[in-house]
Amino acid sequence: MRQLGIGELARRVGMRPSALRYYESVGLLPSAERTAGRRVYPVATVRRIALIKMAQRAGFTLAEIRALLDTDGDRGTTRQWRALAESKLPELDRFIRQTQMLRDAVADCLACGCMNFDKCGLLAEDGPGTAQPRG
Amino acid sequence: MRQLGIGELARRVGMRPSALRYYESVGLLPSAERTAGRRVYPVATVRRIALIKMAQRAGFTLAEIRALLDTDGDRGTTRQWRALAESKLPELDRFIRQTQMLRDAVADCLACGCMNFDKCGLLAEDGPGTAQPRG
DNA sequence: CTCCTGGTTCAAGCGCACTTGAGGTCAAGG
DNA sequence: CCTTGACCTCAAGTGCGCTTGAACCAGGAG
Repeated sequence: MRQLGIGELARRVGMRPSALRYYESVGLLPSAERTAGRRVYPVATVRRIALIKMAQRAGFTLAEIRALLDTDGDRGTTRQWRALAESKLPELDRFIRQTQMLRDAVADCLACGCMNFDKCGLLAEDGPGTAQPRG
Repeated sequence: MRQLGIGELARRVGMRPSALRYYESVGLLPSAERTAGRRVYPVATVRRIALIKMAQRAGFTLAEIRALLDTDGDRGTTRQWRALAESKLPELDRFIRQTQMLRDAVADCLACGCMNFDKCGLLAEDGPGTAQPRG
């Protein structure tokens, strides 16, 4: 089975068919080949969607993800791709660090037993919440 | 200056005053003390908001964050806090791993030079997009 | 005293990422 | 033949996380 109907694909990626149609409508998925009017997807689409979901959870908007995924060899888009990817890398790094701090803070606070995340001693002045906002 | 007006606080955390009023309205920030009708915040609020923003970026909804932050010593809420925090830890772990994979994928793809993230050889079958969805 | 800045409330509006509903097509099964 | 079910399109609706607008107030500068 190298081809998937929209229902099957949706099941595999844990989304609803409507979401996949929506992705197509906003250009995030290429317009799928139709057989008797119905969308038929190559299995590789599963991976593409997994990639989309990952990027999305990392805070990219669908428009940004589309920009990252659509290059089709054009010089202009390629430059854009590089710029976007490069600009996003430090953002991702910062994000990963912060998420790790949050994770550790939650874990430490559970261990500490104070049961009040906000007032927890482990989150004191030098803790994760102390970073200066830019701007 | 151990007290902040809403404008100053907003500036420090990089948000708009309207967002802070909104947070108060949904119980994410305690109702601030008023002086001549105006909200006055202790500087510690900066940290609380930083915490909120971090959790938010990690995919928590504001309702979940409120649940994590509001415990006020009550046994029931404390049990809920522990349950929520414990259920969120593995989620955060998975999330961090995935974000790291995405980061590496973007970096590798930039290095590889193919300029097509989707088709990039570095993202092949055993790559980040291969995880099974939980059905 | 008047104006300006920056605050107040409340209701309505907005953008994103979908979902839902109405109305229709098609193929297989009883 | 009729039903069932999965799919189609298109428009409208939903929920979250704010933002905006209208109408009002309070304190300080000129």
